[in-house]
Amino acid sequence: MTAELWLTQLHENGYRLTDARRAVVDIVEKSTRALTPVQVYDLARRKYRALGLVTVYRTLEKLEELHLIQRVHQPQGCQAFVSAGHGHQHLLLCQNCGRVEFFDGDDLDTLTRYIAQKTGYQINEHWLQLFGLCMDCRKN
Amino acid sequence: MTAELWLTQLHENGYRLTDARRAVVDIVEKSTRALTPVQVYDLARRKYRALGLVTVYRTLEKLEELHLIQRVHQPQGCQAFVSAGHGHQHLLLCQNCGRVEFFDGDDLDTLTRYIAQKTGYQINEHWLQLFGLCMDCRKN
DNA sequence: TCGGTATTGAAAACCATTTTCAATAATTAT
DNA sequence: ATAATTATTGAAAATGGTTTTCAATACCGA
Repeated sequence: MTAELWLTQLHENGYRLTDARRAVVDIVEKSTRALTPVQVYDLARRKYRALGLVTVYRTLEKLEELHLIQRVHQPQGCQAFVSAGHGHQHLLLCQNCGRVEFFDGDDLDTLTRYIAQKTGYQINEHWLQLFGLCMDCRKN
Repeated sequence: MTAELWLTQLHENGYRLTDARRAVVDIVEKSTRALTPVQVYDLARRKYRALGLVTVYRTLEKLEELHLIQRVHQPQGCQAFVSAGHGHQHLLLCQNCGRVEFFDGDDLDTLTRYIAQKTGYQINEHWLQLFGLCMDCRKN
C-alpha cells in the first residue's frame, strides 16, 4: 500500500495529515493514468465530499516537490500528473486510454555523446517518451 | 529567405498577406530560440507597432497548422514555439540561453522494438529531447 | 486536553488564451 | 484601375485554469 508511504513522506517532511490530503493521495497513487487537477478533484470528492479544488492544487504541488508524482507532457496538454517513476525511467503512453507505463534500460549514451561532439553542447539531461496503443486498446 | 516561403505557404493555403502576419513571421522564422506569444508580440511590435496580441495567437495557430512552427515542451512551460524541424528530427535545448537546435540520426528502433515486445504496446511515435548548455554558454 | 499554527474551502484575483464585434484592408471580379 | 466581397484586424469582453487572500477549522506536539 504505497498510499501509506506517501502519507508518511508528507508527514516526515513536516506536512500534516488531513482527510483532504488522504483523499487526493489515494486517487493519484492508485491511478494508472495521468490525471489533471480537475480529474483528481472529481474522483477524490467521491471519497471526501467537502474537498476543494484549491486543496487539490496545493496537494499536487507538495507531492511533486517530494518527487512522488511527476507532470506528464502530451500533445493535448501538460497539466496532468502520474505517480513518479523511480530512478531514471521514461514514459510509455497509450494514445487511446491514456494509460501510463514506465520503462528503463534506454541507452542513449552513444547518441548523446555523438550529438554533444557534433554540436559542441554539454548535454545534461534527456526526455524520452513513447506513444502507442496498449494491449487492451489494440484489441478494438 | 525562408520568411518569404512561409508567407507563400500562408497565401497558397488561402490566407491573406497582411503587415501583421509579415511581422510575426519575420520574428518567429528568424529566431534561434523558442518564443512565447508575448515574446513574439513584443519583438514584432518593433516592426509593426499596431500589432495586437490576439493576432499573434491567431497567426501562430495558422503557422502551427501548416507545420511551419512547432510547440516546445520544457520543464518551465509548454507555451513557446520555434520553426519546425524537417522530417523526423529532435530537439536539443540550451538550458541557459534557450537556444534550440535540431538533430536527427537517432536510432531508437532497437529500443522501441524491445519495449514493444516487453509491454505488448504497439508503439507509434516517440519524443526525444536533449537539454544542456550550448558552446557559448559553456564559456561562462 | 490544550494551544499554536498549518490547512482548509470560498471568494476574489490573476493571467493566458479565446471569443465577439464593428471597422478595416486584401483579394477578386469587373 | 475600381468596386465588391469577405478575411483580417485590434479592442474589449469572456473564458478557463491556477493562485492568492482570509477567516474558520482541525492537526499534532506538549
